Amino acid sequence: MNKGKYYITTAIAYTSGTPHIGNSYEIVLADSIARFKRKDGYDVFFQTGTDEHGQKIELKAEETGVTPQAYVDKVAGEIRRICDSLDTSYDKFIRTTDDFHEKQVQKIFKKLYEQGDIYKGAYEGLYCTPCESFWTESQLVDGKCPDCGREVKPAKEEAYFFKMSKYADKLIAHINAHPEFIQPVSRKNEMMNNFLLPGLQDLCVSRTSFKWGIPVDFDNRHVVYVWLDALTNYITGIGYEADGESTEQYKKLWPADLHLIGKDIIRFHTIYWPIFLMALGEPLPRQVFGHPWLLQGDGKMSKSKGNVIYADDLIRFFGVDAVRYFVLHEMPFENDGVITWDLMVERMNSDLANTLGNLVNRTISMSNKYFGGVVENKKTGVDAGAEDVDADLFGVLTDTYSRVVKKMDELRVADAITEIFTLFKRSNKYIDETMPWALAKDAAKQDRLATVLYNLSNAIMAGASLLEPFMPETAKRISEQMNAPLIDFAVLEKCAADRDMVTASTLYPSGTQVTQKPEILFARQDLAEVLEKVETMFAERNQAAGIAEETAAEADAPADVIEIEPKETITYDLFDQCQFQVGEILECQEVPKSKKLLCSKVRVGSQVRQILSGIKQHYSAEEMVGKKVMVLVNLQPREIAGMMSEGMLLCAEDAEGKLSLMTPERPMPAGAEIC
RNA sequence: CGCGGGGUGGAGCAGUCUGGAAGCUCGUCGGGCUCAUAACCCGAAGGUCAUAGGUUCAAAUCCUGUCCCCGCUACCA
Repeated sequence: MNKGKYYITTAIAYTSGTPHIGNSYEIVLADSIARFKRKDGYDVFFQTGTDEHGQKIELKAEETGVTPQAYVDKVAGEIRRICDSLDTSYDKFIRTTDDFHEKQVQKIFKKLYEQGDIYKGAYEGLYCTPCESFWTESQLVDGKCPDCGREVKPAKEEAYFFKMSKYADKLIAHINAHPEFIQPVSRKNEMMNNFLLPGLQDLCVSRTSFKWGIPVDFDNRHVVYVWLDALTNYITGIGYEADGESTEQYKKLWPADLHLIGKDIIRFHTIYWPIFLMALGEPLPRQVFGHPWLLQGDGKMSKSKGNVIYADDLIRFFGVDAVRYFVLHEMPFENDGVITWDLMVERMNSDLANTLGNLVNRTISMSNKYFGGVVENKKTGVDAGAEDVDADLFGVLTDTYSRVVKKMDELRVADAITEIFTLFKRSNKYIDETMPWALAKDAAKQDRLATVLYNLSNAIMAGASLLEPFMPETAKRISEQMNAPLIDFAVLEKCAADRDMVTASTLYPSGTQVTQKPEILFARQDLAEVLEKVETMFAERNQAAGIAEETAAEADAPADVIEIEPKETITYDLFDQCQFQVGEILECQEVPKSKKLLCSKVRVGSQVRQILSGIKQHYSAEEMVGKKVMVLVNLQPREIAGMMSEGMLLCAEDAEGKLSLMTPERPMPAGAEIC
């Protein structure tokens, strides 16, 4: 049975570093949906991949002393390995450095340019060669580079822009007409109110400040800037052709049914991407789901703290399916989820070991104990009371399929899994209700006993079959131990649709011989032991990484050592160009409408400057007044949030992003030079 | 008044649209059972549903005010 095509994608991962479990969550979520749809009769195509261009990668490669290509080859390989280790069933893994992709991006860029959607604009201003930065006239300080203070040369540095406003009305209409387009719906309002309704700014789609990107073929000083490069993977990966016939595959698959992305890039997927597609004359994806984040609960995940959890670690400790179960189950639909070792162990023990693993184990054990492993359905009807219990079990079993499908259609994967576990819980209850051990003692009730065990086996197989998309390995292991194939969704669907409890109660082949020695599916874990192993692991890792041991050992205590990325050595001259002085804060106010900014009036010598700082979350306006602080005074003034800022207050920042103003250790007059 | 989401037993959530006995998972305590991975099943304790008013026979649910949290605001020089 074919219910039609289903094209699902994840965001492509940026290859600037190894992803942690929070980043890996998305691929598992996408995989469970892909597997589910596949098993449910859809012709699924599941694409994921890596985003490999950009300045950040160029710099990283340089630091590492390899070419950008070598760098991304390594990281992309690593990312792909992690996807594989999580048992994900993607059909295509695209890399933005793939030939076909680069070629199409160039064509797309050219096409949009030729039809007037992309135009060449220019920053009006000046270029600082050493900084490789472009400045507008208004940004300069005394006619010099605001970054380094050196001379800038007039350069008509140009950039290409995409005319976003042209398609805005059409997009607004589309979003209003398709309320399901942006998921969760609360995100729709954010996009509408913050971007679409106030009016879209044109988007810069090329850069000249770095080289590691796809060159604009008719103007090769430019490389295509991130979004036009990255987003288009969704069509180039399946054979889109910008100036000719796209492939049959493309015609079949596009538009995508679901773009699964993190909530941080919703804007790009629900505004810029649809507009690009409109400009290309292609239909829009059916749905974009901006999923929440999986955060580490016990202290913020940070490399400097050395407590980052990777998928590899979790898999080693708990096994792939337990990890898949955890991230899928623990992630609600709208709010961020939390991962800690405690929670992981709790889920593992209570759901996987106790409810599911133990159910399978006790059922198989009883079949072996009472009937030499042969499971036979001998409907007797002897025990009228017992029949009600059976009917209730079959009722739950019959309904589970449709309940799960409903949740999956709403992308509520965690809830879908809960539905399946409801069946397992019901099965455990069924054992207590029927008391097989009591039946075993009564020679007259052997047939009833056989039927009870059959009914249980039947329910387990139905549950395992539904569980397969989420925990493929576990489903397979149950199937092997029960010695029967997993049940096709089409069968379950039919039972659910017709409420056919008779068929639903005879899915498992009667007379099957189960395994003689059932394997433990999930072993219970001891929390203390796990935590101890975790600590050892982090300690070793941090030692290897050269991070001070006490930092890792006492992750809860404030770290007194912190590592940051080293910058290049500079000359004294360069340092000398920066002018630091002591400033006294005369008054300070919160900037209305801003969450982060404080606006201070700072006396430096005889002048009073207005300086904006993003420290509202760390200092109140009142406590700022009277402080003597370190000010970078010859910094290019700049307008922030509609107000001018003339200088910068210097702060120290710790691993958690907490800020502390730099103040002179002994009393100093406002204006004293810091050198 | 920039826009939006939220505040429900120890923890995490559902219920709010369509008012009508406060529910689920985990944890805690008590009991049952013994097939099983000290597992499983049953029961109990624990919430004035953020807060103050209003509408109603009846409010977690509808209306108004207040407090707090979160996301977004293309702005942490």
